[in-house]
Amino acid sequence: MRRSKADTARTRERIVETASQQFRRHGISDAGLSRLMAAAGLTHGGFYRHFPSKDQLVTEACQKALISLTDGLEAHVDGKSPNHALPLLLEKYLSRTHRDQPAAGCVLSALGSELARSDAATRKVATNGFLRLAGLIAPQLKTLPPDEAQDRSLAIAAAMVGTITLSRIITDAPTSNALLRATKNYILKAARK
Amino acid sequence: MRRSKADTARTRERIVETASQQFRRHGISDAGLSRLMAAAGLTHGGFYRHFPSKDQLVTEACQKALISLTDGLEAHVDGKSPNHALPLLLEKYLSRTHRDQPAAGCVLSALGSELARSDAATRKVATNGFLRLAGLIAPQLKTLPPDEAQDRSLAIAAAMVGTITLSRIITDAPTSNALLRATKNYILKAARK
DNA sequence: TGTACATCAGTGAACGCGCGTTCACTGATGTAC
DNA sequence: TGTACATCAGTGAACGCGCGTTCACTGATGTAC
Repeated sequence: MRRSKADTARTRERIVETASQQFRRHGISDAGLSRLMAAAGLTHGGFYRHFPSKDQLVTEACQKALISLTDGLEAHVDGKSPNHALPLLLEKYLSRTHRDQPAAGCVLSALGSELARSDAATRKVATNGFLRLAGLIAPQLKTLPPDEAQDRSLAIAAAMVGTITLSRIITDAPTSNALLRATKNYILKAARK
Repeated sequence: MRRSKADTARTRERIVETASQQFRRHGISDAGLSRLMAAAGLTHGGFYRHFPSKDQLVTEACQKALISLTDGLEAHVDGKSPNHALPLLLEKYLSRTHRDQPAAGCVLSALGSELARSDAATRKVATNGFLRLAGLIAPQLKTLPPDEAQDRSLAIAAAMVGTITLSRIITDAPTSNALLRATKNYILKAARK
């Protein structure tokens, strides 16, 4: 039966949030709408009252997760001195917790190779998320002139994303841990010079 | 009808090679066995004469592609002076050609996030490929003590993989190009110090 | 070396299954008077 | 403010489709005598 506007909006948000977790956990292709809607406490038939297609849900779920990630990181370093902000960012992003909880983490590292094959709308959303992540890093690179800091921040953000993805692939726990540590050290040492 | 042992072995190799391209182009989940076998010039029914499951094919296809990649890179810098080897490696891996031809490129950047959800055998193969890629880089970092060079090479390899994946996501061509250039510069500058 | 037979690579149809999407239906919400 | 009716969120069955896997069959290859 029909629901109130407020209920409808809340349901829609719940679907997007559940989807963003399911996609990060199982991958976009392997997260079916039926299971996903069930996880949101609904039957699958109602899906198309909220979204025109699965693709549209993918776009919105990625957007929501990326905003949540970058908001969280921004709050984490808010008001911190530039000397401390970069280490804090790296500690949080390159943590074992992040590696071990893909469903709650960065969409770029959880879905990177699938996003590269996604439609333009989703790639645009992912691009903006990536640029916002880099935008958190650039101001911390005080030893570089602004335009170099901008380029450097792109490289650092890509290194962070790649590190989390690979740390999840690596079968040997010590090696996986070593990679997380190595990227952290690498970025910090290079930033100091 | 039955084929000669030599024919059978050649067919098997052809399936693995075709699969490694199809997986990198379409993703593991979205590359179906029917289409894949047709691309290899066969019907899908014969697949199980060669492999016990799709998972097994995934493992072998990744293995073959990773060996091909690292062999190619190794040959590319063979006999080159340490001063030139690292720039050559980076030029080749972080090229627009590599970005624009995922089916012929690195499995880790084409399938990274899917590999993180694959079975242990495939993750093991991917891990070995990653370590071999890092193993090509470590000897070029002459300014660092060997154990630091080892750790640094892990971070550099992960940065390279992440950069290619993200360069394929980014919708804006200049930004994608800038990322390739930025990672190249970043790695080279840090290696010189 | 030649013959009889077992093996098995490849074909094409079929299996059950889950996919994304559509639809008739229900009944509470929202709207027009 | 109260009533009559249109809207539409959610259900559950159904659509066609492609998936991974299995199987009976064909006939050339490999093997045993």
